[in-house]
Amino acid sequence: MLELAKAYEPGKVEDRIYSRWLKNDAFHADPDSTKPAYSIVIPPPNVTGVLTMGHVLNNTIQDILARRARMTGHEVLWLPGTDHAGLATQTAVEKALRKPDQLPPTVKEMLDSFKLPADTKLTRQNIGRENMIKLIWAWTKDRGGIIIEQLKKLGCSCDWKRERFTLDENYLKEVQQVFVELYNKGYMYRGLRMCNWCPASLTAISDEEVEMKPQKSKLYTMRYEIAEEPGRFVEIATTRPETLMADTAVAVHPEDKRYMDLIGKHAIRPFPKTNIPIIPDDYIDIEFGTGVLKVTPAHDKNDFEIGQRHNLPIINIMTADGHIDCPDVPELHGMERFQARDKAAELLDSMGQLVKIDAYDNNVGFSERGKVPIEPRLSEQWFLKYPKIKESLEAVCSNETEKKVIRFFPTHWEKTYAHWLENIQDWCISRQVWWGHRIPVWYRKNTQEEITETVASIERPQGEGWEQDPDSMDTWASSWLWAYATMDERTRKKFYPTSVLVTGPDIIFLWVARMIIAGLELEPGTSRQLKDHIPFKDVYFTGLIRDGKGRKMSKSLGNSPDPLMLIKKYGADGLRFGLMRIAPKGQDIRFDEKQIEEGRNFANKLWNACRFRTMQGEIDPTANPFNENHQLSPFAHHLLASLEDLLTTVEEAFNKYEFNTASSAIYSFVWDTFCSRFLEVAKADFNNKDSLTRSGTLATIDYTINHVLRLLHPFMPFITEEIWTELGFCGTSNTSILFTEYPQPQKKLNANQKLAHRTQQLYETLDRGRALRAEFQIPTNQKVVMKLKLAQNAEIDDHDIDILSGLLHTSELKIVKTALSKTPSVITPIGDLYLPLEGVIDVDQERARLEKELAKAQADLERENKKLQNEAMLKKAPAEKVNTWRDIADKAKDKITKLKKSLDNL
RNA sequence: GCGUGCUUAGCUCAGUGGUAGAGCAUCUGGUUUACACCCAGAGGGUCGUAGGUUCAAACCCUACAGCACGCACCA
Repeated sequence: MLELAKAYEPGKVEDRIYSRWLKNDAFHADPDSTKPAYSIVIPPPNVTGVLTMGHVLNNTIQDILARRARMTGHEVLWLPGTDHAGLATQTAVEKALRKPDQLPPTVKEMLDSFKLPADTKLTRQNIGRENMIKLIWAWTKDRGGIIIEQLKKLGCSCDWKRERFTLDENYLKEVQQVFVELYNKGYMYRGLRMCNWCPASLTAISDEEVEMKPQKSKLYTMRYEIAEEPGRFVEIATTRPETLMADTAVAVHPEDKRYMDLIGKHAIRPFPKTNIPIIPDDYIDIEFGTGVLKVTPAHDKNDFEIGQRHNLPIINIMTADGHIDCPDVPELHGMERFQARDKAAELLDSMGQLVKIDAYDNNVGFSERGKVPIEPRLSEQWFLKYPKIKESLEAVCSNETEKKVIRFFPTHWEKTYAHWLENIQDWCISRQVWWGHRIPVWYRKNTQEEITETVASIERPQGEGWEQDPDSMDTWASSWLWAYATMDERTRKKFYPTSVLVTGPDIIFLWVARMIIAGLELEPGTSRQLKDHIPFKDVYFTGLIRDGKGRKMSKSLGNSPDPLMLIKKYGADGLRFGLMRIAPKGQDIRFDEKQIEEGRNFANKLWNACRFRTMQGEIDPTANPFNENHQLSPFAHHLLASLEDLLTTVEEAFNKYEFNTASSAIYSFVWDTFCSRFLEVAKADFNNKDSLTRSGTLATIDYTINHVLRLLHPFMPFITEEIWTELGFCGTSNTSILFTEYPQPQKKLNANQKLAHRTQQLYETLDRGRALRAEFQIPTNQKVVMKLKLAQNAEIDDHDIDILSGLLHTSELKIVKTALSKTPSVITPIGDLYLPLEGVIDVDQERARLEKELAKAQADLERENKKLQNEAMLKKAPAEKVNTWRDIADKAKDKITKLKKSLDNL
């Protein structure tokens, strides 16, 4: 047997252990296995991303589930991979191209091979579609996979041989096939619609990718003259004067008495000067502003709808990149949109048509990627009319157990999910982005460039003149198939639907809801029951990790700690365990490095406890304190009874995904019950090896370590594997702890509860005695004589007295028959414990101490008496409770009597 | 405006009806057969406010306040 190294050094064993697991193919998921399947889904991280605390949280939880599932006899599939993250990656490369000198060598090489003229500005337009895609591939290959290596450092037990990328050939085909299928079913359509346009990225984005931000804006009030009544003006409030060139009407509420007579007349738009009709529309809020709205159908979603209702012309005065395109107003033409805003106000002012400018708080939609305000823009895009909305709703929110086939943890996310589905809008799925899955639609045009034929197909259709749609799909239109498009038929048969999805609630719409819809609509095999169509059975929503000030962690704030640095400093196990202890089910987490330090400290504690054991001789990996001819001490019974409780707690916590409950329970068992209590007591016997063996103490320790290591393995995979192997629990076959059985609660309690209780009383006595010493500031290293007057029914033997004596650091613990006076004492479960002090005791100090104890006892008595004197309470409360109260009251009474006597004797 | 979550010790948070808890921080003592990433002890809380239900409320209900987030937004 090997002894453990003197100190636990996080970061030293991880790589070695992980490569051993990989070498043994330990995470392989066998589709032909006869074991029950357990499969898990996690959002594939961006291929060029790096590990964030969010990933650490998700993946730790996922890994805990995976490892425990293996240990409970499941065949586990955790299929890893990365997402191409279309727009995000393309934008990143475009940005990198601005500093060509700093490009990774492989990318630079690729770029050079294009032989662009030396003075070419490196925009994607200048580079061209085909070459740009080549460049991004090169970038992806250079930068990609970093996060995969980082996940390994964290200990993730993924089946790496199955690693997928959302642009893999097979995956790409699945995505396009799904598009074709939905097109043929009539769900996918192309239309000229108002969409969210990002003027920075030059693409449309979906509603879900627009982030509303409060802004300090200005509200401009301007006045337009009435064409039919020269000299009469209407006042109009707007936040966007720069779009007035595109106004094609002025609208008022049909029942607004102030303006009713104007309906049908015309207002004079100041520039370019023209008459625009005054129209009635219910949409207008009489209360807001002046009650008059300028209608700009080309540049506002609501105005567009008003325009549709009234057949208004649509005038577009803005370029794709957010500049004014209106040659008729040369002062503004070509100007950037926000500069044009000020300029337009100036123009109005110079014409005497600007009434006032008010400060105004409103919300403006920003593009998540481009970080600029989105521009409502009319454009031709592909849309998905979502199928299976009702079914998706029922699958999660139905009151009928049969229909509710997906469980959310915590359940309150069901409401958010339902709200989205109930108000769902068609999904703008096309992106004017090159990096991604190209829309599998082909057009044939006539000589006037009009589309005459449209075909959806992965392959180019037969015949001449077919052109593919230039757009690609939203990234989420590929990742929404992740759960099943990553599997082949054989794998799917075994592992689909998956068991659990772990993710943050921030992508509940972008990903979770859409996966459910896709699963219900697309999964082949219509003969199966509904539950077989869902992509996953349980969804566990993690909380968000925030910084110490409660802010979201983000790159721009720079408030996100580097997980790799944390791993280096505290070990992957410390990071994982520390995080799990503070991650209650689905609540946001305020991150504090101290908590990771605690995780590391715990690993150290575990290590040292095991090291301590190795110093006492050979370990028996199969030790069973119950089975052999041991005369188990009450202390052992106490420990084993606690262990049994722990198993139950952990089992129940796992069933509810309460990782903090499970980890905290193990923590306090190991630290307090096992180390501080049991091992300290056991030390008393360690000088007598024979008695140790006979009493089963060593067997109890080995049995406990054996259980604790396995209990902890999902949380702390590395250190548990290391100790497991080093201490020989792996046996001669050298079995990894990965493949051992997870400790389950025992059906029948083996430990003697009565003896366990007796030990509990001894422990409490010990605590009281230590407190007494501390109260009189007797240094730990100073031996004193203490005396004990046993209570009548105290169960205690000489061995117990020896133990107590040792742990109380007494030179002698003397049993006395009569109560002592003028001697500091405490009342303990087994009797009165005295600390006879040499010389004179400080009467005032002792009085103060006794009075404090008296007050506490009196408070206890009062509280319980209040209950016991309440007749209604006695009548209605269960007898068991009443007995407890009585018991507390009796003890308090007894204590009060004794304390009063001591006080009198002072 | 609608919805969700939170409000418990100085800090970070557990605690789903019956004696208010942990870690950190603070203070005191400590070279004990592993561990100073440690050991032993102490102080510190009218559980956001106000009502209600109940024999009994930190916990269930209602209202309110504050904070956070999500959705929808009025030009």
